[in-house]
Amino acid sequence: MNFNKRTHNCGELNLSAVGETITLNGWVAKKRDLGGILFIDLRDRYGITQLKINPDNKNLYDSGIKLGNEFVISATGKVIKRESINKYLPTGEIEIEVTNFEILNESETPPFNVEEDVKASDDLRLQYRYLDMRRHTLTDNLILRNNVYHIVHEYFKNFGFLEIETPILMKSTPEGARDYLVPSRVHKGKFYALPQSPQTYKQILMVAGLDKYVQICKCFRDEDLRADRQPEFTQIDLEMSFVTQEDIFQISEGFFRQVWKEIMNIDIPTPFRIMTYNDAIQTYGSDKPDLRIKGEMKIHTITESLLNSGFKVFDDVITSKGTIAAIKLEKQEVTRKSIDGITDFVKKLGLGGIAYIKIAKDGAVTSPIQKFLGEEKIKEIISNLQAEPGDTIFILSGDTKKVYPALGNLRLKLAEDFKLIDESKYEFLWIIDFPLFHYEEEENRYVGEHHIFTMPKDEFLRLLDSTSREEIESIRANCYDLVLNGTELGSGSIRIHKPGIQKKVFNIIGLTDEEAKEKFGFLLEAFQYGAPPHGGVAFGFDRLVAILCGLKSIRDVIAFPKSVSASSLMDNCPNIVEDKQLKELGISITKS
RNA sequence: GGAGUCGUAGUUCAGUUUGGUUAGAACGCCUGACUGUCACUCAGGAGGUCGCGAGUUCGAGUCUCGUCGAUUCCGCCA
Repeated sequence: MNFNKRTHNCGELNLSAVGETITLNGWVAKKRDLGGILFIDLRDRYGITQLKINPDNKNLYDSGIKLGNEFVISATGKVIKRESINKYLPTGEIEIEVTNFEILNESETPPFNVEEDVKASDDLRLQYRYLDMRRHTLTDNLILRNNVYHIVHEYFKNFGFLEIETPILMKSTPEGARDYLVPSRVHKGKFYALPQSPQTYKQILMVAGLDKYVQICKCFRDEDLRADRQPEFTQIDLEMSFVTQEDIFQISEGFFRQVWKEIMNIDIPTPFRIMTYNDAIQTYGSDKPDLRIKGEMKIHTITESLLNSGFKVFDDVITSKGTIAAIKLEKQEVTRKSIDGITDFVKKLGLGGIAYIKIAKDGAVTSPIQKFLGEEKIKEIISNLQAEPGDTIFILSGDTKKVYPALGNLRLKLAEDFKLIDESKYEFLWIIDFPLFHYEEEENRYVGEHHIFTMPKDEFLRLLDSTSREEIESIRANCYDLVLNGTELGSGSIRIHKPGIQKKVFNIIGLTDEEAKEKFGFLLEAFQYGAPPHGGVAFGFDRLVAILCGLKSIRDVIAFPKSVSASSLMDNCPNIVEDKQLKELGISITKS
């Protein structure tokens, strides 16, 4: 098809081009027909330029008014200075006096208006994703994403990293998330799995001596979705040999420095803060604390000062080795209604209820537990938390494993309800010293807290032979999470590189030697041929880009995201397949 | 797997509390008028399986149950 090709794009023309004859290709974004004069906003990825059609040319005008939104046209004309400029448009000082145009393609009336402030619902936008992506807000996200790709390639290349592709069809492994399975035609009844991460491959690359590996890779996990979780997502995956945790931190921090410098023009301070897992839980009730909250709202453990308080609820908690802890909300109007809301909130988290101490502006103290604890204890708590008039203290008591996370959640809720989050901040934080295992009551066994290739810290190695639950759960791992503004942005560890240690870990999680050999034999075998000490980390690419775009959901930084039930609404997948295909695979569908 | 919210014109919503005449508005679409708009303006018009299926009722957009889809949270996500 022959057509007049563009000489410029729709975002670049300005006063300096006045007088030139140019051609633009693009989509009709908006038509304004004033009867004697016709204005058309022409849109492409780069911007919008106004076309003007005069009625002097009757034929041109008559065909111009027939244009509909989203028609694709090629328009040729002269760049002229506008009579009335539009200061909101980069091209707002000029317009194109059209001498001729051709329709390259017509468009049906779109199901929703393509406009920046889109009004259509999420599912409609997903169904017509190609229309949604004509909006600059979405295009800009994808452009920013592309810029981050380039920083990854460039930054890691400069440090001698090799980008190496790893297989998408791999072996299904136990542990961790549910695998997406792919049936094999050649080997009927056998299955590949899509990678949850290229974990074993990158470790094998280290054994091979490739030394520094990085990859922007797709990962797949068949678990339920959230706003920041898709069934397929992208990671920046890296691994290095002959390194310690500090080396991984350094290379990672440099990367984020460069991203923030190039994308946001912000110098983020390095090194990042480091906090142990235990501190994070006990101080913020979370292993991914948001440090942007005004006044910090740290959790204070007050179990000690409430020994023998005489208040049955607290005494019982202390007898059963539970925890009493509190947070302080500074200088906020706390109403009866908001206390009720908070009570409902903690009940949903499995706590019986919440106690509070409210200090009025005049210093008067109200608390439903004052009559049980007495004035002295209340004063002690107030001074413990350094609370002042106008503040409110919330106190939770119960099972230690519930109290801290509940207070952590309450902290986030209060921060949101009372708008205490400083959105301008970027608070990076490493969390270290995670437990290596935790006991899964339902399955009656230990499971890896991070993943099962994580090296225990040296001083805990001897406990791998222990049979005591307390000792095994006390083992700390050489692993680390990167947290940014309350989001887990990445996770990594120094890996086990000795087959003996790896076997012990497999045994603790309940894999027999035979099963370990069957599932991970190749890795154990590789470790027998001179595996170097190695470690790495993987960062959530979608989450990173979402944060840079100021978005909470990762959906709008992905060109073709899935809905919350893991469907693609545009192409209607997943879907049934031909019987013939199933037959070839030896698969029959059972009715549940 | 569990809980919440939502589903009405092409789109975004109102109407559902308390069942009752012909289901409304805005944007979009169609027709006409208009020579400096940029949310153009003005006049007129078309457009509805109230997600789907049962039930209650003389009567259901409205009440009940089921189901499908979207979305948020819990479980889950090494």
